[in-house]
Amino acid sequence: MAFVSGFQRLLRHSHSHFTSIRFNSTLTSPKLFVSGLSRLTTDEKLTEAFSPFGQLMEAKVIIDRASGRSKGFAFVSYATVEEAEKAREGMNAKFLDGWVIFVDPAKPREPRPPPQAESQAPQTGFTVNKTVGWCG
DNA sequence: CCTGAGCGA
Repeated sequence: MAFVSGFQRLLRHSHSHFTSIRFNSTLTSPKLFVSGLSRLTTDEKLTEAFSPFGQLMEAKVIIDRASGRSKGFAFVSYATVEEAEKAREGMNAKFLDGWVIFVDPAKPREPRPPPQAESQAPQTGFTVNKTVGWCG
């Protein structure tokens, strides 16, 4: 059952994945998004599968806190981009616990605020007091 | 218990 679903996913996503690997084989971040996991796959199993490719900084299966079960995807990050590259080449579209997993670059979790906020220092009450002093 | 596109308990 699980194998059939894995193959269906593999066929569905084969276009975008294999073409993106062929034409864009360079990662910009050592963070990887792993999807297609078995719901039984844990951090331990993920670490076992991804540790041969480099120094793991993080290998975390995302757990749904309502059910306490895996959501079926995970985040894996390495010390360097090169290691993440090897892991992606070595683990993408491979079997893990009976499911075909997909390894892609991860998006940044928090949208970064534009760096214009740093240029203007947040002066609060003192600015108002100076202005009042100018009046008197 | 079961589930199958996706981007963080």
